[in-house]
Amino acid sequence: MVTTATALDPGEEFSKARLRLWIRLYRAARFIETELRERLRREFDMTLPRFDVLAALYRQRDGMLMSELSRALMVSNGNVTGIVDRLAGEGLIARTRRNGDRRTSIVRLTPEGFRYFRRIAAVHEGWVDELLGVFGPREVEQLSQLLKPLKPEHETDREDQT
Amino acid sequence: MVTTATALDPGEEFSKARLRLWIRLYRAARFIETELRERLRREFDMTLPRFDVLAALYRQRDGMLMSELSRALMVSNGNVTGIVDRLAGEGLIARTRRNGDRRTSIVRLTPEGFRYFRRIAAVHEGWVDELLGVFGPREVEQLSQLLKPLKPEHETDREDQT
DNA sequence: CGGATATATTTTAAGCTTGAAATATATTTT
DNA sequence: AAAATATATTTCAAGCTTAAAATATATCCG
Repeated sequence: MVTTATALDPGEEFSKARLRLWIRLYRAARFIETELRERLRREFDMTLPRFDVLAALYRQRDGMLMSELSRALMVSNGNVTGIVDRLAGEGLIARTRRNGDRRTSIVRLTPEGFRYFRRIAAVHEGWVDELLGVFGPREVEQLSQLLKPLKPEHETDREDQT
Repeated sequence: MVTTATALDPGEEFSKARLRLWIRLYRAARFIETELRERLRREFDMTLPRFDVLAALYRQRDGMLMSELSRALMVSNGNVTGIVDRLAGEGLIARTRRNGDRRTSIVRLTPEGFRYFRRIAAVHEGWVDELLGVFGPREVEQLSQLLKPLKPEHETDREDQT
């Protein structure tokens, strides 16, 4: 018998390959994330969740609903409430009442928050550039294309508007 | 002038490409992670951190030190303490004293923990297979190779022994 | 030996995270 | 309009997470 396990049971083998890929993807993301979190704390006394909220609001200058923030950051509604509370307490963002719907309010960067985020974001981009430094232009392109389809159903596949 | 922005300032443009890749990587990992966490909770009343500890101990049947667990899972030392405490309280793992060094103890799966984990792991592997279903054999291979170099310095690049 | 230094782990305080329940407001249905 | 249903958000309890301080044990070195 010279048949291989793969030939006999390709499905099971392939399932293991996907599992290994998941572990590698998870650890890669975790490695970068840990490094960024530590640097944000050390250099700017900033947490990653706070940074993420500021980044989302920086992209959407007109402001966002709590539920939009929650969806954009892929975290729970209740989670956003706490982070927004703290950022608002520090004066970096502000909730503004809406005329139409009194359940909701629009969250925006304050001018101070805008300046503050821009300053950090420039450094942050440099860190990412450094941490992903092992990837050249070709690899960055390949990875981006390959990872594209891996997203929640509800995210329509329109082009990014940034 | 027919020069492009890329030609004028390739460094800055490329830095943005790496940033976009990081965001895509982060969101991809987060999407899978969220889905797995929810299913583990719903189907097995199990949390992801607990599952990760059990998985690490399943691979290392001889047991691991707290610090080895911490490094393997890329979480802080103090974090591991709490999760191990709870799992030990449930009888799924056990700490055993060491003769040589009284600062440390070896953490192992109990027979019950072993059976319990094996049952969950089989289902878990199916979920990963489904969630990464958009990737065919070629893409899985490409992604695995591309992501390989992205890991902390201290992880030597020996082949996996699993 | 005995003090200094190093290593392994736990504890602590603060913040993050989740799912579920609670609250508040809007919209639909009868 | 009143009741029922739906939507948006907050609150809550439990667990996770981190960095820093504390504890406990080992090792080194004079």
